[in-house]
Amino acid sequence: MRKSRVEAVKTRERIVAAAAQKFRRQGIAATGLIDLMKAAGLTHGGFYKHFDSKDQLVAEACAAALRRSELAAILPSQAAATKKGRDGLKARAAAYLSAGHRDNPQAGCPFAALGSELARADDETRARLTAGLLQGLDVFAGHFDNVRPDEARKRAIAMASLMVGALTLARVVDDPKLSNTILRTAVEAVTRLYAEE
Amino acid sequence: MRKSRVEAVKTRERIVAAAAQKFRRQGIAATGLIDLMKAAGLTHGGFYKHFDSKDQLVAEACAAALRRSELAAILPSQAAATKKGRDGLKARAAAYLSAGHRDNPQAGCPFAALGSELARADDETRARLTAGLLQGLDVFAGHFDNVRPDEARKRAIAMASLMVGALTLARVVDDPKLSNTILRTAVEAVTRLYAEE
DNA sequence: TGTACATCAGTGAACGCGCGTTCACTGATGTAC
DNA sequence: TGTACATCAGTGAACGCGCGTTCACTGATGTAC
Repeated sequence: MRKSRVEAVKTRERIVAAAAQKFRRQGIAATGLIDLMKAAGLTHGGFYKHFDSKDQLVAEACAAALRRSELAAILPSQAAATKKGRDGLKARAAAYLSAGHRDNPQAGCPFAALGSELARADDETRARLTAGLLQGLDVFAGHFDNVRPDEARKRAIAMASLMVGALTLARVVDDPKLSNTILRTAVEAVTRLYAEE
Repeated sequence: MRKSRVEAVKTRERIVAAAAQKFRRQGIAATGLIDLMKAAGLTHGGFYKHFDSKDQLVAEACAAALRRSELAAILPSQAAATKKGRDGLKARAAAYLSAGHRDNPQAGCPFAALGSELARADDETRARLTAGLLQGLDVFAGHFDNVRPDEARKRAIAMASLMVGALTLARVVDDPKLSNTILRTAVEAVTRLYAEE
């Protein structure tokens, strides 16, 4: 039953990808390894051939969820994303704060999907998330033209906070109209961050 | 072993208070009823004399966590909170986005402490959270003078999103300096919401 | 007010269940000659 | 290149454990007369 090395690598990637999706959809604590391995097309026993513990998988799944390719579903199209300044900024905010992203946490931002659980995650996981956040902040900061770098970074932080918070609230709220209002209002607020001062 | 009605009511309140704290500190899924009842000074068997299920307790604990008195630890002092306009706004933001609040989720905002778990909570819980959020938005909106009510509401939504998102990120990040920067930057951003346009 | 009985808050053992993890096993893959 | 053997990816049963929930029981409280 042994598989080739190439296949084993693919298997491992399949487990991480399945975990990244299931964790974001159901939560980390609420996702069992048996279920998860089944989703990857395996039985649970093989898990420890690939990972030391569930915690290690959590760290890798978070890292995977932060990779650009994984976030494709919620990133603005290539054309829009490479727009400079205000337009690029608005494109990013609108994609992040879309109904599609709100309704599909499994393919979206791990900070919004898992935020409160991540605050209690282990060191390795939090380190990877911090690295991912810093990368995201740099991308955001690049959109703020004509301001000093430290001011751009501040706006990037405000933008990230606004987006993560708005998406979280939009998902909790049970009134669809209010949920949509939160998303729309946050896109406006991000846009204003550009025009400020 | 029967207790008087008065005592039974107090017991129930003790369970809800213990739950509100434990859930916010450890997460809902990660908090067991045995542990929780022990924290309330009881054995686990009596739980179902007071509640139909863990879900019912979750709903009540969230409602309790949203009550003004429960949030005392993170609310600005009475004097500061009743300040009108910009000063009151800044006092609120500074209290919410303080290191004390970040480091004591058990006494703080349930949206930030439990956000991602709440998105998957049952209808009753989400309804109570929505009601609590709406109340909070009204309080925030009251601080924005000289703008039309719908504009004040928009700013309140932006303010809430910014605060919940910033606190969430500040708790996830593993670099204390970055965490403090996020909090500080978000206070500034909230203050700018007042001055805008 | 005093007595007899019903109520029920709280106890602690037990329920089935799914959790994360371990392990003996299988047999195809990889390696050494 | 062909053969013999070691490796190890994946299987499926089993581990102890804590989960949410149920239940028979206790005895103080509440109620009816």
